[in-house]
Amino acid sequence: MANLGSNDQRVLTTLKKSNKPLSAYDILDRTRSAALKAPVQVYRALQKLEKRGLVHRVEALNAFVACCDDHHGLHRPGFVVCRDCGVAREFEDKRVARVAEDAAGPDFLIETISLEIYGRCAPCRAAA
Amino acid sequence: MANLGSNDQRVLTTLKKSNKPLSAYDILDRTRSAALKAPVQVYRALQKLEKRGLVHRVEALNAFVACCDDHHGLHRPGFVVCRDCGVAREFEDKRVARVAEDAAGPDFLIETISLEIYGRCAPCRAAA
DNA sequence: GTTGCCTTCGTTATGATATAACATTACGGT
DNA sequence: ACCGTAATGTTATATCATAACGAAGGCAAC
Repeated sequence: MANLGSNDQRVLTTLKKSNKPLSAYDILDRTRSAALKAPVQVYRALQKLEKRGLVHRVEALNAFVACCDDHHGLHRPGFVVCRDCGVAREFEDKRVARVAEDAAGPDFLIETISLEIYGRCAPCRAAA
Repeated sequence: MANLGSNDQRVLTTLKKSNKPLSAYDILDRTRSAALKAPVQVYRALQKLEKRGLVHRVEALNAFVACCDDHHGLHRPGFVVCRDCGVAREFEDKRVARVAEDAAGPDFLIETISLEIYGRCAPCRAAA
């Protein structure tokens, strides 16, 4: 596959600078001055970045995060997400793959696994 | 909390008749003749049904399914979803809660857990 | 170098999902 | 009947995502 283009770089940089998941439109807002003018450019970049494991989508937020890991290839981590502060912490746990295989059964071909945990992080609970 | 209203019943019935997850707008289409006229009515019903565990949201599909289980209270099952035929099979696995607790840590208050497994089911693979 | 092809990128428009804001109606308690 | 609360209805709008098409750039064959 081709190398990252300048749009891809800009989107990735924007995500890396954020400590929270960003929606495609958040990214667009932050890069509009730079170069990106339309949602589709952001989505195209995100799609390419996700294919390479540089970015992950957080399904329940319709948002995206840079992979915390620099970088050992494709994986599908889980996320722990605070509903208050919005921070999403990436994690991996080998048990997830086993649970998934048991649930799916031997004849189901697993392509992706999404595990997302929502709640309140300790700092936000303390502040409340 | 109050009982289910007629809109809630209609939405729940519609979901039960479907063997696949339905989006809010799918539900709206199928109930428009009956009574529901606007998205917000469907979303309100879904919200109430979800609170009671009668319906689950499948995050990565932006869609909803009736709980397969008639009915022992709140739970947060996982789903195995076929990308071809769209069928979502509900399952539960106690290991998920443990993985989630370990990932979140002792000071994180877990509210919901979403585990979704995507791929191809056996019949669809055979057909392809 | 120029032709043809493929991939990327830009632009416009539109489709799909979800909620805000506020008016109206239904209904139980007293 | 009166009030308060919950449910419902209506309109408008916010948010998320992709379709369709054309222009620009790279690259190999000739």
